[in-house]
Order: sequence, then C-alpha cells, then structure tokens
Amino acid sequence: MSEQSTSSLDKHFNFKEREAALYTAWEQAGIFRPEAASSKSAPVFNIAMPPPNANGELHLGHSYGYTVMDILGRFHRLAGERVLMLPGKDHAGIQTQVVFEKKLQAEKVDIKSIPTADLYKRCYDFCTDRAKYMRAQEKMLGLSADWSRELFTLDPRLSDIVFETFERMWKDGLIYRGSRIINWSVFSQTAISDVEVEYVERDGGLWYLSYPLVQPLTKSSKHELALPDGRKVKVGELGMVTATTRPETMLGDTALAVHPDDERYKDLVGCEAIVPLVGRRVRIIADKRVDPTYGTGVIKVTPAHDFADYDMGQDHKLELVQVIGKDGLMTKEAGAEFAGLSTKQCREAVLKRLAEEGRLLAESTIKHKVPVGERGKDVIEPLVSEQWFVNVDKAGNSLKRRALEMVKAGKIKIYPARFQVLFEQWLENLRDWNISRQIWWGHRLPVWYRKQGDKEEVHVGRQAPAGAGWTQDTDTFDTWFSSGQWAYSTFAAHGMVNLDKTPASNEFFPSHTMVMGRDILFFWACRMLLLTTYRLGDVPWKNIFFTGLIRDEHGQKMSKSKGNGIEPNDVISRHGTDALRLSLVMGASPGNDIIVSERKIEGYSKFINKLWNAAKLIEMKTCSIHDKGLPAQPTLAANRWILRELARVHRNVTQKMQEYEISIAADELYGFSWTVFCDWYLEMMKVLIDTGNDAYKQETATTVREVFRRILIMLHPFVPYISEELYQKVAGLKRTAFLAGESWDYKLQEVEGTDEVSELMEIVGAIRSVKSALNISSKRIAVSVPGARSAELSLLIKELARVDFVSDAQIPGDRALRKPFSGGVLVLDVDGKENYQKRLEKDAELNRSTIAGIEKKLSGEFATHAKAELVERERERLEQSRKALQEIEKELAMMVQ
RNA sequence: AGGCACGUAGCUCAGUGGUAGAGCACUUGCUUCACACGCAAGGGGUCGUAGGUUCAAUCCCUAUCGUGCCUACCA
Repeated sequence: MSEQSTSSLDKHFNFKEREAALYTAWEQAGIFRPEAASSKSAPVFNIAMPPPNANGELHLGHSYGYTVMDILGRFHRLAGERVLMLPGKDHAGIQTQVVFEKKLQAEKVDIKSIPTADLYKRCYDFCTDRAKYMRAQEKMLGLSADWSRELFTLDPRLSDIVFETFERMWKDGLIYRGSRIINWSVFSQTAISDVEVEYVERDGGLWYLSYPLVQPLTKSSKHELALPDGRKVKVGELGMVTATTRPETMLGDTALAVHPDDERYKDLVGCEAIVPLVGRRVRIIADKRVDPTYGTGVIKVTPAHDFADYDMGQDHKLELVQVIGKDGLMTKEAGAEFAGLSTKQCREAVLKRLAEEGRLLAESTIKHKVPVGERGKDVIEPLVSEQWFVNVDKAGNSLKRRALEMVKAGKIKIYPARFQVLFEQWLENLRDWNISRQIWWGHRLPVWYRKQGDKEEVHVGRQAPAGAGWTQDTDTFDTWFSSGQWAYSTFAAHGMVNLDKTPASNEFFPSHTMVMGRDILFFWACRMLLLTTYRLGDVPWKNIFFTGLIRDEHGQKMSKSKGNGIEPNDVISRHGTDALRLSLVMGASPGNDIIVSERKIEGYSKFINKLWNAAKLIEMKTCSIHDKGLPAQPTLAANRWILRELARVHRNVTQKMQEYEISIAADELYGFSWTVFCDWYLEMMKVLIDTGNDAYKQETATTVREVFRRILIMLHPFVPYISEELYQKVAGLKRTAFLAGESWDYKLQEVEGTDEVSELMEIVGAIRSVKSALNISSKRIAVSVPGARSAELSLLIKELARVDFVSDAQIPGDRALRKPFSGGVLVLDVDGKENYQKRLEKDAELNRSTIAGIEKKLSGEFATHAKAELVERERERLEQSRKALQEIEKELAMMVQ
C-alpha cells in the first residue's frame, strides 16, 4: 500500500478569492494581447466585440454574448493564434440621454439651466463612470479582452472616422437632407429609429366614416357594404365609406384609396370626395397596397402621418397636410376648431362633430397594434420632418445591393446557416435611413448653415467654412451611424486597418468573427455591412454567429420590469463565474433561445467541485511519484484506453469548436471529464497505484497527469478559472506560466491495442447490477469469469466490482447465479439468488422480443436489399441474443425446480 | 397574411434512413480514506398527428395541429 498523502488543495475551490486573483495575474502577464502569441506570423483571430451601452450595467444577455466570445477567443489563443478581443462601450445616444436626464431630475437638477456643453461633459463623465463599473463586470466574467485597446464610441479616434465617412457619403451623393416621414418621439422630442419603436396590442375603436362624393352617383350600385351594426348600405349611397382607427388624422386626409381590382369601386376611381369637417376635395385613387378585404375596402390617405400612406402619397403626388405637431398637439392646419388639442381630445371632438353631421356611420372595437417608444409609455407619431438620410438604394451606387451581393455570394459564413435567408430579407427591406436626431448627446452633425437672403447655404465639413454667419446644425447622429462603423473604426483607430486603401483586406480585416444576439442583430448587422462595404469595399467579418435570447425557467424573456432577471454579479458571487459560464453554454444551440435558471447554474457548480476533487485525488495518489514522461506505448490496458478516449474526445471537440457548435463541444467535455475520466479511469488509477507494482505506479501516474492536463486545456475556454487554478496548483501539470500558453493541438501517437477495457466495463457492470439487485453491493463475493486476461485487467475487475475470482466448479449449484455477457457466462456466488428471478424474467423477455424483431427483419427483403455488413451485424446480434436467452432460460429452469 | 424555427423521458436538450440518447429530476442501496456538490444500480419515451417514398422512417417528402420568433398589415 502506498503511504497516505494529503493534498495541498482546500476542501472546496474558493472561487471568490481565486477568480479575482487569477484575472489580475493574467492581465499583468499581458496574455490577452495579440502580441503575446508566440509566433508573430500566426493567424489572427479578432472580434470587435459589440459595445454595451455605457449607461448602466451588464445583464445576463451581455454575459451570454461575452461568454460565447470568450470561449472562442480562448480556444483560438490556445491554438496559438494572435487573438484580439477588442472591447468597447457605446455612448448609446437617446437611451443614455434619457437615463442621464432622469438621473439629474432625481437629483433635482434643473436641466434647462445647464448649458448644453456642460451637460455633454457631465454625461461624458457619467458614461466614463458607468463604463468603469461595467468593465469590472466584464473582467469578473473572465473576459479575455485586450483592455489596452478599449474604445468608447465618442473617442476622438473613432469620431474622426465617423465624420469622415459622413463627408465622403455626402460627396458621393449617398446622404441627403429632406422632408420625409419619420417616427417622432413626443416625449424625447426627436426622430427615432425603427428599432426603437415597439408595437403593443391595445383595444381600439374602428370608426366608419362617410365622405360625400362631389358628384353623386347617377345610378345606384349593385354592390353592398355591411356595417358592423348589421346595416347594409349600397356603395356610393352614403358617399365613400371608410373605416379608421385614428379619426383625428382625417383632418389631414388628401385622398381616398381603393384596390385597383376592387369591382365595388371601379367606377369611382378618379372621382372626387369631400373630407368632412375640413371640406377638402380629394381624389379617389387606385393603389394595390390597399387590402380590399379589410373594413370597407376604402382607406383614407393621410400621407403626413402614416408610413404606408406616405409611400402612396409619393407615388400619387398627393399633398402633405401635417395636422399633428412635434409637440403631439394638433396644428393650425387641423383647423381653428381643433388646433391645440391633444390627439386624444381631438379624436373625441372629431367624432362628436362627425356624429352631428351624420358622417359617423358605425363603430366597432378591435385589437390593434399601436406604436410606442421603447420605454413603454412614450407616444410615437409618424410625421413628416426635415431630417438627414442615407440613401441606401441610390441608382448606380446602391449600398444595399452591394451588401446583398456579398451576402448572397457567401462572403460571410453565417451560423446558424438558416439565418442567411433572414439576413437577405432584412437587406432587401431596408428603407432610407434617417441618421439625424434632435438630441444633444452624441456626434453633432458636421453641417453648417448660413442664411443669405432667402437662400440657405449648406456646408458639410468638420470646420465652419470661411466667412461670417455660419452656424452648426444642432442635431446629432443616430447612435447606429457610429456603431455601424464599429467593425472597422475600432481596428483603424489602432492602426490595424488602412481606411484609404480598398479593399482593405489584411490580417486584421475583415475581422474573424462577429457574435451577436439575434434580436438586435439584423438591424445592426445590416448597418455595419452597409457602411463597411462602402468604406472598405469588403465585408466586416468573415463569420457571424447569432446567439439566441436568455429566458427564465418558464420560458419568459428576462427583463427588469418583469423582475425575473438573474443578476450576473449576484449569481457569480454565489456560484462562481465558471458555473455561470457553463450554464450559459450548455444546451444553447446557435440562434436558439436558452433557458437559464439559478438551479441550472447551481447544478453546473457541481461540475466545478467535481474537477476540484479529481485534482485532489490525483495529487494525493501521484505526488510522491516522479514523472519520467509518457512512454510511446503504455503497457497497461487502462492507460492505453484512456489515452485513446482522450484522443477521440480531442478530435470531436476540436471539430465542434471549429464549427461553432459550442454547446456540443462543452457537452462532450463534460461527459468525458465526469463519466469516463472520473467515474471509470480514476477508479482504475486508484487500484493501479494502490495495489500495483512500481511499473504500474510510474506509468499510471504519468498517464493520469497527462490526461488531466489535457482535460484542463480543453476545458479552459469554458471554465477558465478552475482550469487555471488546478493547472497552477496540482504538482506535475504546469509547463508554461499560464494555461493560455499551452497548445490546444498535441501530437499523441496512436495508441495501439485492442479494446480490452470495454469488456472490463461490461463485466463490472453486469456484476454490479446483480449485486445491486440482491442488495449486496458492498459485499465482496466470489465470481467465475470465463476467458483469460492479464493480471492488470483481472485486478481491475476484482477491485472495481469487489469480487474474488474462483472457478466455476467451486460454487455450489444452489448459490451459483449465471449471468450471460457478450464473452460468455459469469457465475456469481450469492445468497438468495431466487431474488434475482424477476430480473432474469425481464431480461429473457427483452431478449425474446429482440430475437423476434431481428428474425422478422432477416426474413423480409432486408436480407437482400440492405448492405451486406448490416445484414451480417444483425445476424451477429441475433446469435448473441439467442445465446443469452438460452443461458437465462437455463438459469430460470433451475430456479423453478 | 408571409417567412423561419421548434415539437424526442417529468424538465432542459442532443441525435441518426437500420438496437432511441445525455444532463437534471425521480426510485433503491451505499457516510467504500477525492467528492453525499458524491458513488452504484434502476424506473420512465408507440420521437406532435395523418398520409407518402423505402426492404426499413424519429430522421426524407406532403398535409395538418400546436408553440415561439421575424417581417408586413392592422386605414
């Protein structure tokens, strides 16, 4: 017996202390910089990581994305590549301004009294402060980012590029200023982007209004309309009947529209009608965008306050009458009677007046979706406003066509592949992009104006042109205009991309991979693709990986307002970073949502504990054994087996990682580490080291160290802390300063030999099964095992199954329980073997049905159609089952006697 | 309305044209000196439904139901 040794490791992994210490050590060693790679010409793996908004803190969604990125980054770093995980923060325009102004309000600061320049500075400081906090969270998560290259979207190095892009696009005619319909936030007093608008379902009214015809019909129509109150009216009889959810906008109607193929209204197209209350004469137009089955099939067209109507207005050259102002109140265009009312008051007033005039025919309630601001209560009004736009589909120089061509040509590998189609659809549907915002937080437009008499001069440039009287535009850029350039501006800021050279391809560009949540992804990805293609003539990234969303255990989206969110800091402090990372990855297939609960995180913390204890055991058993290096061909079957298994797992995991199948790779490693390595191999190791001779000890100690070292390397991307800690602390594992310096790939000579261990596992399993059923698991019993095997294997079977070997003849018949296995029949010496009868009967039944199944199969056309090897395999299975059944029946017959 | 995905054990998910899998949960036994955050042995599924192709379908095709998401519309 070997002397008792103790481990230098504590009872549990003290992750709270050790995680912070390990991170600091990594950072101080500079291993997160691409320059740390041993080869200066190694391939580059770089990610311009999506910058979170610098106005709050990280939520679990951020942790998820970062975990995926860090796993990829650490994997490629182990592969010897120059890895650059470039971190940053986004100034997040309107969102930050709202957060910041709320904060000032809470502090009872009078925002209006502060000059904009001061506000800007204070907000910048606020973001700097938040960024610092978030950076600490990112480090806590183990993110192996190159902090020396961190950037903020308002950093002058990035801003310069943003302004330059704007100027170039202006010169190229890809940017214009114009009055078009946009989403207007009444609360924030600015235009906002499509993604900032949400649609929520509300109960609303649908009112049926009649607009008199200028020239009444001469003969009555054969078509009838059904009103919701059951009435039927002849088409044209009461003028044009239209249904609307927003009666107040009728004051701005400049047409009525019907579907061109709608028989009911064919004769009326081209006629004129009168908008009630305002008395405006409007045309009846035909447009295929009208759905003839909805309402009455007639729509009132309000080009100034509806996106679809706006498009129709453009095509039919309709007048724009703006009746709702930016303050959310009715304008004087709405008429003296309504001007100054809120839209809600106006709706009531309009309905009252229409009813008085007999123009309100009917009303019904419906569910419909109304636009609201991101934070819920904000009212969004589509209205026409003068803004700056990017022309995304300019004739002869279409940004979106070029982007689309690249995607269609497969220049970006998309994971999962099914998102390719979605990506293309998004690009197809892009409308001109409003990039101006009426807020003070952000990049101020580099545009100057000067009034010269009636004319207004416009100059685009960072500096005011010569001459007096120029004033700069007070608008700022849509935050996506700057983050849309993140894919190249970040690398350009560090001199890794030359913006004046197109295509700009070099080792850092296009960047290797983009990881994005699939919710925001398409919106942002499209903009990045557009701007990068424009600026550099190439795609922004070679690969793009979409993650799903995080959901709670009931499948609900996590959100602050629902209160079902998991705080990363909180769970990390209780279960450790590694457990969180594992639970964010296990079961998460690309693009699909993932369910995360505290229970899941807690569950994976057990795996961390398991690794810790495996290390303790290895240390105890091997610390006194000197490592003489791994022999080319181990002599022990157990060692040959585990090395073969290791090589197999290494191949599988490597392949899955390269295919971005991260969860499958993690799952494979989890199973191998726990079931194969701990449950089987470590148990064998104990036996070989405790009871074996010196040669056994030597080879086994060396093997277990090598396999464990390899496991730690492979696990490191997923659980960086525990793996590094054990690598550092367990004697005999460490070869370089940090795991990051190890090599993922390794040359393992193909281990020869037959697979004797699977037979061992079958025999041990069969014995354990019998013992367990007879409730004698801990008892040492005698057993006869047919066949000859090495001293090592015999020893292992005896110790793992807790048996002594005897010959068949030594066991009395009334105590001998015969148990078939693939290599023959085991005979176990047990008390009360009749208690095993039920199990035997079940086994027999199982075998009979297997036999019947195979016989049926072989008697059919399978035998002639299927591949010969398949048929052969079935024959073997049949033979085996028959033999087993025979033995079981023999045993049962003896019991019955 | 259109598109996409999903539907496999109680839960979360793998998977394959030829013997249905894992983890968690559950049952039973075991404080065997790494770990009870553990070990061992078990129970549990006609792979959503209906057709089709095939010698053979959980897998391929068609239809259908259910769930989720996206886009458009909701005048």
